[in-house]
Amino acid sequence: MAPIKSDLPQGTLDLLMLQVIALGPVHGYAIAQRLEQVSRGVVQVPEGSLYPALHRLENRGLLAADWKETETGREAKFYRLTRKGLKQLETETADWQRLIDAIGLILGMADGGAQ
Amino acid sequence: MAPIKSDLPQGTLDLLMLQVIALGPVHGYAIAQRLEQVSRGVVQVPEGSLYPALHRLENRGLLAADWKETETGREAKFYRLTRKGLKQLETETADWQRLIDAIGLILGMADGGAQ
DNA sequence: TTCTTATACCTCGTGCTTCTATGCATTAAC
DNA sequence: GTTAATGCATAGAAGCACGAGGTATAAGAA
Repeated sequence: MAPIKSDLPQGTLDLLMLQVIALGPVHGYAIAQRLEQVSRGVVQVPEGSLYPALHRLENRGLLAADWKETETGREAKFYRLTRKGLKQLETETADWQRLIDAIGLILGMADGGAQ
Repeated sequence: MAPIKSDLPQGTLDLLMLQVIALGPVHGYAIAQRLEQVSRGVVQVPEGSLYPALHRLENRGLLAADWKETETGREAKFYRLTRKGLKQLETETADWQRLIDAIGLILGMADGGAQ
């Protein structure tokens, strides 16, 4: 039996990562932890999704990276948002809002039940 | 006219279709129109996505279909929700709520901004 | 030293969903 | 009988998430 998994819908991962990185430079490993914490465990990002996404975003010019030392004395790649990335974040956030709004209309259209 | 980009996240199409079908038997063509109308044009489902999804859902036992005549006198395949489909709809709706809730937490966590 | 654990990075292959493009059949209008 | 709208369907390609695996460093335990 397949355990119930709440996978992230395709496309939303980029948005969430941009949001976390917008708060300040972080390295990949920390991004995943941050997402999991803030979402109270609902959003979990395995590394097999994380790093390809990071490279994808960097490749599109939305992120820039520098190697720095972490508090634990390790070298890590710290990502930060570029100007283009910030713009993308704003656009995608607006799109997301509009979309869940529309979906809300659809999901609520039936309902006698209100609530 | 700014083109409205629908680009549904993966997995949500099934949910939306289940919801529309839950309201009563409809044929595929009408499902797409209904989704577009109710979402005010935000959600657009091309036929190349629609019919495969329909078959996928039927294949999983969530939908059942009968050929009937439309008001225009044409034969069309009317889909309806099975018991299993209804259950799936409820589950997916709950999952969706939990997810956009979590994403809302993440998107709202920063906000320095203020537009 | 060596082993283990935790941190931190990365890639490949698989599978699923979606989109673009296209074709076929039927009905109504001309 | 040709055109347009309706209605169903498939094929090919592209994109994305994920699991499994690999590398390397630091710190503490044996």
